[in-house]
Amino acid sequence: MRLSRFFLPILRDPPKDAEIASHKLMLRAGLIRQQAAGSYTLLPLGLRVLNKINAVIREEQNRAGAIELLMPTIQSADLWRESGRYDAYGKEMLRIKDRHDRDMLFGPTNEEMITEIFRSYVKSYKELPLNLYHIQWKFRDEVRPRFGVMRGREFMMKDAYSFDLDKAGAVHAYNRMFVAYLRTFERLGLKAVPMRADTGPIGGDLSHEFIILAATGESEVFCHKDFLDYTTPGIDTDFEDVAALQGIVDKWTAAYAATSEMHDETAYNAIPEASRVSARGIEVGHIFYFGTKYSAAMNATVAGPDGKDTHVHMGSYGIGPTRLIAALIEASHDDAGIIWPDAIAPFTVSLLNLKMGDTATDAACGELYAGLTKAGVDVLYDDRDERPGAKFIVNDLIGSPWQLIVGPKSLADGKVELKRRATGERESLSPAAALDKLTQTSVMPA
RNA sequence: CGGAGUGUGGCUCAGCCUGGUAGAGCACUACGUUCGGGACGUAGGGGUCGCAGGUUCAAAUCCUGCCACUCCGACCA
Repeated sequence: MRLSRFFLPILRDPPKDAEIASHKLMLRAGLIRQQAAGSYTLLPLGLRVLNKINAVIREEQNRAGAIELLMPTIQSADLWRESGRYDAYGKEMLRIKDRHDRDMLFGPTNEEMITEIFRSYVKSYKELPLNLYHIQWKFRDEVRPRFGVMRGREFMMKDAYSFDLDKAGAVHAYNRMFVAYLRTFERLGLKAVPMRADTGPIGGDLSHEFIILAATGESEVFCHKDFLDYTTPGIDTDFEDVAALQGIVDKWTAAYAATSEMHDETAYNAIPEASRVSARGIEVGHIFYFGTKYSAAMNATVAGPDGKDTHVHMGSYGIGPTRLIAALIEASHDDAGIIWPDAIAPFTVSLLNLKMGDTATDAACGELYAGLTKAGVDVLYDDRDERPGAKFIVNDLIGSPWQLIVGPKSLADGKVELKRRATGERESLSPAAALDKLTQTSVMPA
């Protein structure tokens, strides 16, 4: 993409509304624009990030055996009356009426709808296990939205719903998602710690929140230091292997880890002092097993091997992609701007032409741009007629992992410069060598 | 929902106390000089001062009501 043709509204001053680093940087780098309290447009650069996050989420959900579909945002109140949650949910649910005066709502979650879908088609235990998910906008009318997309009212959520014949099957479904989440956050460059969670009004008795540690996190969290060194399950993980998956989950749930709501001071103090980690965290995922809560209320049954209908055991599994954008920035930025992980960066390479109009520089940039594009590298070619300083500042702000700097001075020696955004390391090399290096390093980690 | 605060050009803000017909910096447009870490000059364009009502000869400024947004708390992916 040529920057001169892109839509990238950069702000020099952070808008006064922004409080935390990620919110300021998202506004300054032109990722989002606020439209109302807790409601944001994703500008082109922000949408690119969201799409990359969603792509990773999809790959890992699919790998774990979940099947994607897409449910609507607007739901009928009748479904929620069946489950009893129409009255129970409270003012967080945005209730609306259509022209026929029917009660509708903007979905804050989809247990009811997915249960309705399931019960209309699935009749036999032979069709299980089943895990259906979608990535869709949700609306929760938060009393106090804040921190940009970190706590918006309209936000994107990946929500998966599992259906199994019995609790044992549901636990395996739960474990699949548990491991898929570990892999997802690892690929996003985040260190996420699963913490035992309160199941709250959604019900059930098995639930974990996935928390990433960040100085500006919303809640206080406590865990054992060992978590930070655990190795994430690899790409060769067999999601069908019940025992192996249980082993992974057991390992990741053995040591102490809890948010402040679930914190047990005694258990925490039992950890050797040197191994205690007390930090702030951002919740980026939450998984639940809730048994037959909805299947019973909404009569979702399948015939078991004995021919008798039984209520299916369900679980739900959420990740907040829009919140993840903010979380990623909280976890990775510096004074100059955002530092994107390679897998998520809106552009992998920023190509800086330091002297537009200089024949040799323009030609070299043109060749590099064509070469990178041809190799499938996401490259943002800064071809604006700006001074070099302005280009460095803008490109540091938007945080492409690599900056390929091309100007007449180094080009006179047949060199260009390649800068690693995260470390500031620069190396001087020939255009061909730079192209070679970038077409190799830009491969997404799996 | 309780408490606090803010609304003036695209962004950051001054002006309000003490009413007199709207400013600065950045951004934007044109031209020129510049050009390896946010250049400079000259000339321009752009604002129903959140909305409504009131007081007044006169309201960004004073009064009343409303709306929006932010922060702290309670609540939450």
